[in-house]
Amino acid sequence: MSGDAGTGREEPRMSDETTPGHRYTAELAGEIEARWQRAWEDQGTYHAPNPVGPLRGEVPEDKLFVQDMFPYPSGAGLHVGHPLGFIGTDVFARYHRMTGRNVLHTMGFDAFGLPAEQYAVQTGQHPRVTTEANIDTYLRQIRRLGLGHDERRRISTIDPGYYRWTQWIFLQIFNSYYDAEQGKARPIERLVERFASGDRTWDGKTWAQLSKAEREKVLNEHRLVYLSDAPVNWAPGLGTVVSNEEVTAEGRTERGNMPVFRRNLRQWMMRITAYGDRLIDDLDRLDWPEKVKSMQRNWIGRSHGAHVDFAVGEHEITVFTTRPDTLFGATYVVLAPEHELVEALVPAEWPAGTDERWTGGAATPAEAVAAYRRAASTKSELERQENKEKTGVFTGAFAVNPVNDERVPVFIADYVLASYGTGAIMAVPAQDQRDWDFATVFGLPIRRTVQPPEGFDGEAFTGDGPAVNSGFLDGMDVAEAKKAVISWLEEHGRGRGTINFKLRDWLFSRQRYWGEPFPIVYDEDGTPVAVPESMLPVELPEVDDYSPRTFDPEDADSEPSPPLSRATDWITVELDLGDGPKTYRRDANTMPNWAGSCWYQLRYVDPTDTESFCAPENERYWLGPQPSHGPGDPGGVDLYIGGVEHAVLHLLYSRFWQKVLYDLGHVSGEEPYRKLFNQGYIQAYAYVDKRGVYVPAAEVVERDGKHFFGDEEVRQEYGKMGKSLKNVVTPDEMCDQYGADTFRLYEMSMGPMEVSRPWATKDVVGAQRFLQRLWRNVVDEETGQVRVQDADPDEATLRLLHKTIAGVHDDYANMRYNTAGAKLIELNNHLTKNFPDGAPRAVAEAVVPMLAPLCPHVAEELWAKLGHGESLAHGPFPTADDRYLVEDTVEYPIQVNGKVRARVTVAASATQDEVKSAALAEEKVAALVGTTTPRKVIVVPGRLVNIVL
RNA sequence: GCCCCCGUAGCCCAACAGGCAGAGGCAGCCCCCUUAAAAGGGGUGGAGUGCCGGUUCGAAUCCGGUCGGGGGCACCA
Repeated sequence: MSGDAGTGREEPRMSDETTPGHRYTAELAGEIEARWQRAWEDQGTYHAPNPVGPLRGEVPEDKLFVQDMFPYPSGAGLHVGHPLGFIGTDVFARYHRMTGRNVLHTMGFDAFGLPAEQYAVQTGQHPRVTTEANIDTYLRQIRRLGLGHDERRRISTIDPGYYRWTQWIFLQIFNSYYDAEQGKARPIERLVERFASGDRTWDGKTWAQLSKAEREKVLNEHRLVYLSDAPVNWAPGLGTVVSNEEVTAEGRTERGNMPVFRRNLRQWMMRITAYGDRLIDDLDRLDWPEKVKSMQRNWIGRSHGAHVDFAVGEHEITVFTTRPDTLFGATYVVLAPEHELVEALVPAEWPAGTDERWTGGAATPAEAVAAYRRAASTKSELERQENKEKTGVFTGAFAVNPVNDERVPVFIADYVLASYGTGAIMAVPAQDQRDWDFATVFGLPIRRTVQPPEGFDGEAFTGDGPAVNSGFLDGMDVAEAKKAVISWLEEHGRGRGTINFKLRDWLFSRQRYWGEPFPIVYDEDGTPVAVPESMLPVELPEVDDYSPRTFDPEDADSEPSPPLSRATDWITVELDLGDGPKTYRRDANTMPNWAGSCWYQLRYVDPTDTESFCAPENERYWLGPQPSHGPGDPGGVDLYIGGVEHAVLHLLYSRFWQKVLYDLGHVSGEEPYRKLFNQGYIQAYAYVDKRGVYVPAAEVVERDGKHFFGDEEVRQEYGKMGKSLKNVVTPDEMCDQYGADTFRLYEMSMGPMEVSRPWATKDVVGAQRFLQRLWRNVVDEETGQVRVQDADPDEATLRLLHKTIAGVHDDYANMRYNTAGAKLIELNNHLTKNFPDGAPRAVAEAVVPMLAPLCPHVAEELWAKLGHGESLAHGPFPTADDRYLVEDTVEYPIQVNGKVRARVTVAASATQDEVKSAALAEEKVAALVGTTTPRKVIVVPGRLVNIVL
């Protein structure tokens, strides 16, 4: 960790001569916390038993699996924002553990990744060394917080015992194909059997006639992991390729903000697109925030439409459209500049009478096209997006509209994206604004095929309406016309209905050192061969230089050179893979950072299993579908908490792997995370002086609404907590100054879990005062003796107690920790006021367990002081007695014309009529009503009476 | 440009399903303990819910508009 945390600020508050010796100070809290943390660890208090295997034990039917998003062990250590979610899951887990459920809660590390590698490049230290040191620091920091983790289940993605199984899953995916008929993944052998027994041929050869390399080439087209030469995102500045999901809207890398270029490179791809439908459809079965679901739907981007074939001479352009109903209004066709057909279409001369605006000033179509393509290829993604003015050139070719045999010009233009649909569109300017804009620039005809409503004065009309100028479609609405034209196209062999996805296959290789090696070798033909399971894991070799070759970030023509390719002893290997010892070449790429987090919930369940990645019995118990969640339950972690930033990356990849494993019969759940919850962020103020330099936020004081650093006024900013902003507050400091329980309580009291809020160290004391008062109600500060009273509490206290119990149950179960805390404070304030000589034992013995999920250490300590030998971790948690929840009498506010004028108390059993008469009889009300008859009297049972005059 | 979320006391936040605007904390103020101090104790004032309009007997809550803040998507055919 950064060595500066916890230094230089306020010293922990030490008790001096005048502080009572047994007051609940930070010092005492620290002592109690360390002691209980040790006791929990020694006794394995949070060990959750498994049905089978090394962690086997008695398993109650009622289980709960709570998971935090996989942390990356950063070298900077934790600030107070990081543990918010961890504490939230811990409170939830503790509450449910106390009510008797078998609760699985632990934490491991997603420890491969760029920062450790970059640090290694700088220092020459092995990334494993720095990563492991970071993990130690991280563990020490979270241990102080009293998180009830099953520490037997700690895992780390960089552990060969872990990545062995990451590689194993990779091989499962590699050895599968997607059977479109069955709608699921199946072993590749099934496909081989089909090919071998069928009469299909490849270039005239039957399966039996194909060479091994040729067969492998065919299978590569079907495997769920395959080698591709398609354009990928190459970031020369990072020396690696990255996935679509890792590229920002500005066309730069999410990590490092480096420019990205499209390059054809041979890379591993995962066929996630095969799962597009299921990834979208199954969102409906998940208890996730709508926001995240809609982000995933958006990313997958399913749209229903049609492919339509336009003949161009002997060639055919297939366009994708979501509006086949407007086909009669297609007045030109546009190809993306990169479209493979472009060159084949271009004639030698401009056709006679070609509009000057179409030629780009070039003498021949070939020149115009070449110039335009060159210009488009040098534009960055950002430039393409920023400039929304339509550009393009005519190819010189004409296509034939299949429905009306009309000749329409073919253009290339960069407003058509090569990577979406077929990279070609039919342009219908009357019904699409982009096409309208282009048509206007180039003077192309615009023909309405959907009648806009009367008075419509816009340009393109995209709404519903009757078809016009559309032959056999005339009069139909959009939906009808779509159906009709698709059947016409299918009948005439000119097109077909289709579903298109925005989602692309997942680029799965990186040219890095610090990641999982691929369990793949290449034979003398360059054919990839899976490393047998028995030889896993393929371990990372030692190298001298951890860095990939990086380049000038703008050098689009550079070539990736992964660090592993330089490990010459490792890269060449002699293996016997069944046909005798032969020399193979290893794959020099590593897997992306997301690989390890795609399946870690499965390993939490069975962390030490050496026979399988997770025993089926354990998987079914912790992660399988639950009857209590009704039919169609997809299974998964019961509560998964983390930030919203993983909405598409991790959460999409993880769902994909889960579905493959499900199809292959390795897991019983179709989804990895049944319920997802996004916690808010803790943000902080930062202060900038006149020079624009950040000053230490802890030393800034506020006077009259202005902020000063020393004598200088500074400007306040609000945002992230970070070293460079000089506003970091660490959990270590908070534990030193207040104790972990106070810190936990404060974080949970700041507001609901999902809300982002500003950190305010000065407010933490409120949580500490509460714990001190509670402590004092149970323990004599001078002697340390328990001072609870044995006499029975009075009726009012019992009523408040049981109301609190009922409320706190509800709050914990619904993650409303802020209101749970408030209810406990309210009850404690009542005790302080009414029982100056100590709380009644019966009440204290209920309050302490109710506090335990939020503040486990002090609760354990008080529970022990009250004479209990057993830890509170597994309960008891008090239950509310209904007797005290029903009131004998009810006080009704009486409104006259909506304003509260009086109150009246009646028996809780009073009928509405009785309440009404009691209200009307009340003197102030009677005076207001006078002799008139109220127009209306509304009695809301249990709440109020409103008299309308 | 399109879509989503949020505006309650000086600050962070409560208010079940439309029913008395305040549970809790910080800060403030008063008092007590103390030689003194407070991260000790006790007590206490304070907002009509960003703004405008509508529905309703009744609106923080529902609807429409508007302002402010945050987020997502952005030539996806």
